[in-house]
Amino acid sequence: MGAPVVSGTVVAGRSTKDAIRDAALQLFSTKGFDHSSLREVADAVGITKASLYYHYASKVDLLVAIIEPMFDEVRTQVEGLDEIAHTPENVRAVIRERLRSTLANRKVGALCMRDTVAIVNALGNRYPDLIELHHRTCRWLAGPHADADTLLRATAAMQVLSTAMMSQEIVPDTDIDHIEATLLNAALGVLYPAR
Amino acid sequence: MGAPVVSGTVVAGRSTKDAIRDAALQLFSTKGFDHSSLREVADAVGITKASLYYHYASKVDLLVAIIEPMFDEVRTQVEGLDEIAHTPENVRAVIRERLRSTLANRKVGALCMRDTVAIVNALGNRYPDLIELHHRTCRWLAGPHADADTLLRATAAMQVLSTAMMSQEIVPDTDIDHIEATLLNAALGVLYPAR
DNA sequence: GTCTATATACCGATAGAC
DNA sequence: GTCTATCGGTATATAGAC
Repeated sequence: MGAPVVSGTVVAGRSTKDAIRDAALQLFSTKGFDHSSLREVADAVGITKASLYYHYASKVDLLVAIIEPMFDEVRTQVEGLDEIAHTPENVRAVIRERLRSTLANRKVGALCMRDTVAIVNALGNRYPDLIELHHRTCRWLAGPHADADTLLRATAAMQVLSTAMMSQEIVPDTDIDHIEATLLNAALGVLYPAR
Repeated sequence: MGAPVVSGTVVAGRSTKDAIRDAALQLFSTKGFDHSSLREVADAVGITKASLYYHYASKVDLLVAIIEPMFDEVRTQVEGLDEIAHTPENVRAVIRERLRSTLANRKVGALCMRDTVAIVNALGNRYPDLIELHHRTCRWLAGPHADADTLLRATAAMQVLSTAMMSQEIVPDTDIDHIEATLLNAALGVLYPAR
């Protein structure tokens, strides 16, 4: 909206590019990726669609800007698993680390969880190994030479972690460390059943 | 494609209407609801888009035909919860029943899970209490006068059950009764933590 | 960097012949 | 019940002035 600009940064502290990304995340989260138009995103920011194209080359580029930081974080974590021995303490540490980044990126995570098909379709072959990264995490959690039952429980444990993305809606007045502790224990309980 | 028809039923045993529903489920599951066109559905069946409209009044009507049976099943289960005492045996029975219908409807369930935003948007106000039904289930599982921690664990337990929808991909050679037993115990473990 | 105006394409849905 | 043809709407994306 013609705000004063110094080398690409709005004086207020947030660039137009960032404002577009934030508005798009909000819109994609509520209406879905396919059902959100770039005109709506531009309206939310207070610019026109044509101006938006100055900052992002395409709708998919905008989506990538939103989710790439989280994907990179997950990728780094998963690729590091190869060097971590599968001990009970390390399993606990790995789950805790994933839980922390899930909580930190919960808004983007919820978008990916609730609009998976549309996003996967839009990204096409840009992240061909994304699902494989998730499977690798499950396989690492299950441990070497795990049987089918253990692999199923490892997948269920990962599902428990995804509860973190909805935690603000479910228990809004609970502090984040407590949520982390509860879900960590729950996931470990699924992975190592008492009975 | 002009197959002989007796009172709405193709002689082969499956009506065109059913074929459209099945093709749509397949297409919606892979490409998402918004990104799937009725032209593609019609092409998969071998008819034109106009013929499809003879069987279903709108794209949303087609979606409803796919998901309504599962929704009705869930609704019946949740509305019956009011009359069930919250005892450990009943909690186990309720989880088992939900697990069974989740497994029975896993293809439709996976569609709803992976394309939530688009489907909720398309349905609009047709099922205004759908999310509330899920919350009621979580609250019943947590029990009367439950604290925030228990409610969070009840939600996580429901997430464990959703693993059933992916079970065929994760452990394809495991029989369904074993999957049911494993996930039932996992969900109970989350709800009643040992530590 | 932002604008107006537009090219191009596909969508859901309908009309009407057969 | 299925078809061809088309309407009205909206989407992404671009051209070019300022």
